[in-house]
Amino acid sequence: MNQKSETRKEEIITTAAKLFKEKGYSAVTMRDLATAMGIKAASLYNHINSKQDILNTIIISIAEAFTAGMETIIQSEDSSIEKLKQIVALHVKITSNNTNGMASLNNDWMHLEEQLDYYLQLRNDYEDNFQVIIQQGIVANELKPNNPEIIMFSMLSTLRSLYLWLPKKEDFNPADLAMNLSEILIDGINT
Amino acid sequence: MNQKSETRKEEIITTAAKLFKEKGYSAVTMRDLATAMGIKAASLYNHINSKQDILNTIIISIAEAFTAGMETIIQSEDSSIEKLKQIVALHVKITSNNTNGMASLNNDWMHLEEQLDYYLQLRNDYEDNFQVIIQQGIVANELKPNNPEIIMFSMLSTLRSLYLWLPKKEDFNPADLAMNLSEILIDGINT
DNA sequence: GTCTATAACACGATAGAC
DNA sequence: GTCTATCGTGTTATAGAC
Repeated sequence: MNQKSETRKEEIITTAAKLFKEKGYSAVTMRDLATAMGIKAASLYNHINSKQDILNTIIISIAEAFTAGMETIIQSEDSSIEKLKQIVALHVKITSNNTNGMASLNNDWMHLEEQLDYYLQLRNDYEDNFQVIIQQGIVANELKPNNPEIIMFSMLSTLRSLYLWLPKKEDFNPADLAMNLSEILIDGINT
Repeated sequence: MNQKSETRKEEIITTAAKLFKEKGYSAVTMRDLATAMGIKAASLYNHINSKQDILNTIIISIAEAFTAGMETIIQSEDSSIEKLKQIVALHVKITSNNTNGMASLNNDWMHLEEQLDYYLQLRNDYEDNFQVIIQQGIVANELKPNNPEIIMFSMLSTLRSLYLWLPKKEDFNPADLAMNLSEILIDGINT
C-alpha cells in the first residue's frame, strides 16, 4: 500500500468516527460515509475491508493508548493523588486528540466482533489498575476511606464524558482543564 | 384499549428498553424484540404503532420526570448545597426505577424524530436550572468560585452514568447511595 | 391476539468496466 | 481509484386468515 492510499484510508476512518459520534455505528450506513467522502459506497472498499474494520481501528487504537498511559502511571513512584491527577491528564490528552473516536469507544464497543474480547480485557485491566491506585491512596491516608468503587465510578464517569464537552470549549488549554478538573474531582466543590 | 392490552404494551416497552440498553436503538430489530417477547414481529403491531413510538415513550416519560423533579427543587427555600443533594437523590431515584430506560435517554435521544425538539428543550431547561443553582451557591459563598460549567459537567456526567453502575449493585439502598455520592461530589475525596 | 405471507425498500459487499 | 450494476439478505410495516 502506497502513501496516498494510506492517507485516504485514514481520511475514511476520521470521517467515519465523526458520523459514528453523531448517530452511532449501527445507524451510519456505508452510503452515508461515502456521501460524506464525496464518493460512491463501492469505492470505499478499495481502501477498507469492511465497516467492522473501521470500528475496530477506531476503538482499539484508543484503548491501547489508554493502556500504555496507565502503564506509565502505575510504574511511577508518585503519591496516589499525583497518580490520579496523571490519569485525569491522560484522559484530557487522549480525548482532545480524538474526540470523535472517544464516542465510539464509549458507545459502540459492543458492536465489535472479533476484537470484542480483547477490548474488554484492556478495559478491565485499566479499571483494575485505577482501583488499586485508589485503594493505595486510602491505605496511605491520602484519600478518605470512601468506597473505592464509587470513587472510581464517579471519576471515570466524568472522564469518559469529556468527549461530549471538549468540543464545546474551542479555546481550552489541556493543562489548565486537567488541573481544574483534578481540583473539582479531588478537592470537591464546597468551601 | 382495555386493561389487558395496556399491560401487554407496557411489557413490550419494558422489553424494548432492555434490548436498547444492550445494543442501542438502531441495532435492535422488531424481530429481536418479538423473539424476546415470545411472539412474531407482526404481532407487535397490535400493541404499538411503530418502533419509533416505543423510543418516544421510553425517553419522554423519563425526561418529564426529571423536569418535574427539578421544578420542585428550584422552588424550595433550601441552600444551594441542599439543592444539589436533592438533584443527586433525584437521579438515583429515577435511575433505580428505570435503569434500562436511562440508557435510551442517554444514548439514543438523537434517534427521536417528531419529539426530538421537545426532548432537547426539556434537557436545555434542566441544565439551565442546574447551572443557576450552582451560580447561586458561588454567590452565597457555599461553593468555591470554580467554573460553573465544569462543576455541572462533572456532576452530571457521574449522575448520567448511574444507569451503568446501579445494576451491578443489587443490594443498594437509594438513600445511602445518594448520600455517599453527594459526599464525594461535593466534599471531594482527599483527606 | 397471534399467525403466515409479503410489500417496499435499505443494507453491506462484490464484479467488472473505465 | 472511482464508477455502474447488482446480489443476497435484512428491515419496518401491512393485509388478511384464524
